[in-house]
Amino acid sequence: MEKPLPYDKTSPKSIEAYAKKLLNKSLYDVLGSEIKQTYKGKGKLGQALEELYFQYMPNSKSEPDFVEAGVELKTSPLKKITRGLVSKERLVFNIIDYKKEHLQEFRKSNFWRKNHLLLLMFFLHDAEKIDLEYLFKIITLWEFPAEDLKIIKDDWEKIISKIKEGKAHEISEGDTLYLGACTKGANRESLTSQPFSSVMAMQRAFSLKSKYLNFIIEKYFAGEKFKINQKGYDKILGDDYSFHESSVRYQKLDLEDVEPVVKSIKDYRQGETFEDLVLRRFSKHYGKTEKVLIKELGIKETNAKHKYSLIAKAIMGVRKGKEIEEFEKADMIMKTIRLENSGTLKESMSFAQIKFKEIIHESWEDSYWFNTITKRFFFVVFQKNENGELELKKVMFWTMPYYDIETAKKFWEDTKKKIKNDDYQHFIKASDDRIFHIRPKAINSKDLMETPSGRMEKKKCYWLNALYIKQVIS
DNA sequence: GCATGATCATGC
DNA sequence: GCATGATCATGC
Repeated sequence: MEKPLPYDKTSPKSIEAYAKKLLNKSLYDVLGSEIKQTYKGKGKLGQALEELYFQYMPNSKSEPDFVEAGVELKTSPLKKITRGLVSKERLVFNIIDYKKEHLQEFRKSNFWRKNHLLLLMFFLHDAEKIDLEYLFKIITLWEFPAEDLKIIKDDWEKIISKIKEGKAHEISEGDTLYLGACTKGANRESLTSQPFSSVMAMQRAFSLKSKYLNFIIEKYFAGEKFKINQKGYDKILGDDYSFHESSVRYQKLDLEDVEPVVKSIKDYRQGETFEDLVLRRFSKHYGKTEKVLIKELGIKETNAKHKYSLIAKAIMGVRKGKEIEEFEKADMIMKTIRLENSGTLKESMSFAQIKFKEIIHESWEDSYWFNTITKRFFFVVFQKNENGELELKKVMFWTMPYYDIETAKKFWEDTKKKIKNDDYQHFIKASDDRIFHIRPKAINSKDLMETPSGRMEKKKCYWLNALYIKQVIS
C-alpha cells in the first residue's frame, strides 16, 4: 500500500505550495541528516528533490515531471553579486532529438509538451557547500508571458529549420533570442547524427539564457505575482497569428532601466518575427540623415558620441535612459557602424580589454571571447552621403558563422599562448588574419595593466577587422 | 587607403 | 577611477 503524497499531484498550486516549504531552507534542513549518506555527488540536487522531497521516481523524458499537473520541475543556481542575486548559469531543458523534434509543430513538440508550465526552484550556489545544503531562494510556478512566448516559439522554429536544412552542425547559441540551443555533452567531441545530413553535429539542448533568467529573478524579488493561465496561450500557438488581448502578460512593472520594443502582442503583423518587426521599424527611416532623424524623433541635439545608439533606440520606441528589454533578455549586442561615402568602414570594431591575468586561466568555452563572439549582434549602419552627412543606411541581425568561430578559437589560443609566454610584441595584427586582431586601447600609452608575470603592459583589446565587417554587412 | 599605435569623451 | 565606444595621427 502506497503512502499518500503530501501534495495533490494533479494540482500545480498544491505542488507549488508544498515546494514553497523549502523557501530559505535546504533539503538537508527539511529532510534531516540521514539523506546525506545516500546523496553525495554534485549535480544531484534535482534528482534528490524529485525522489526524496516530492517522492516520485524520475519518469519518461517526453512528459513533464508531474505528469497529471503538467508541471516540469527546474532547479537552477543563483550567485551573489553586489546588487543582489543573479543567475549563475543558463537553464537547460531537454536534449534536442534531431531526429524527432522537427516532426511536430511547436505546440505538440517535445519541448513544449514538457516545459509549458515550470516549477522554478532557484538556489544559492556556494562552492563551500554540498548540493543538499544549498538554500532555495526562489520557488514559483512560471509560465512565459505572451510577448516572450512569441519570441520563444520563433526561436524554436529557427532551430528546427536549421535541422531540416541539414545544418544541425551549424547551430549556434547566438542564432536565437531567448530560447537557445546550448551544447550539452561531456565535451566538444560529443557528436551525434542528424537526419538531413551525413555531417555529425554537436549534441545540444534547449536552454534559457542567464540574462533572460535574470528578468524572472528580478521580477520575483520585486514582489511580482506571476499569473498562471494557460488558456491565454492558444492565441500565440494558433496558426492564424491574429493576436488579441493577451491574458498572460506581466503585470505592469516599474523596473526602471528597461523598456520593451514590443509593447503589446498586437504590434506584430501576421507571420512577423521580432526581428522582422524591428527591421520594419527601421526601414521607414532608411536614407534619412542624422539631423533629420534627430529632429523627427525628438532627440535633444547632442554631440555625444553615443548619439547613434540614441537614434536607434528612439526608432525602436525605447526612451532615453532605458535599455532595450528584448535585447537585454536575449543578451544581444547592438553595434553602430559608420561607413564612408565609398562604402569603406571608418574603423574596425572594438570589444573589451584583454584581462591578461584572467585569460591564461580560461578555457575556450568559458572565455570572454567565445561568449562574446557567439552572441547575436544587431548592426545599425550609417553611411556618409555626397555632402558628408551621415544617413541611416540599413540595419541587420547577425550571428558569426560557425566556421569563423573556429578561426576565433585559433586567434584566442594564439593570444593566450603569447600572454603565457610573456610575449606582448607579436599579437595577431589586422594584416595577419582575415577576421580578428589585437590592438591597444587605453587612455594613453602610459595606461598599463599587470601581467601574469608581474610586469606592467599597455592595455589591449579584441577587434574585428574593418574589412571583415564590411563583407558581413554587404 | 589601410594598418597600427594612440588617445578622447562619456557614463557608471 | 576606469572601461568602453568612438576616433585621431602617422606612416607605409
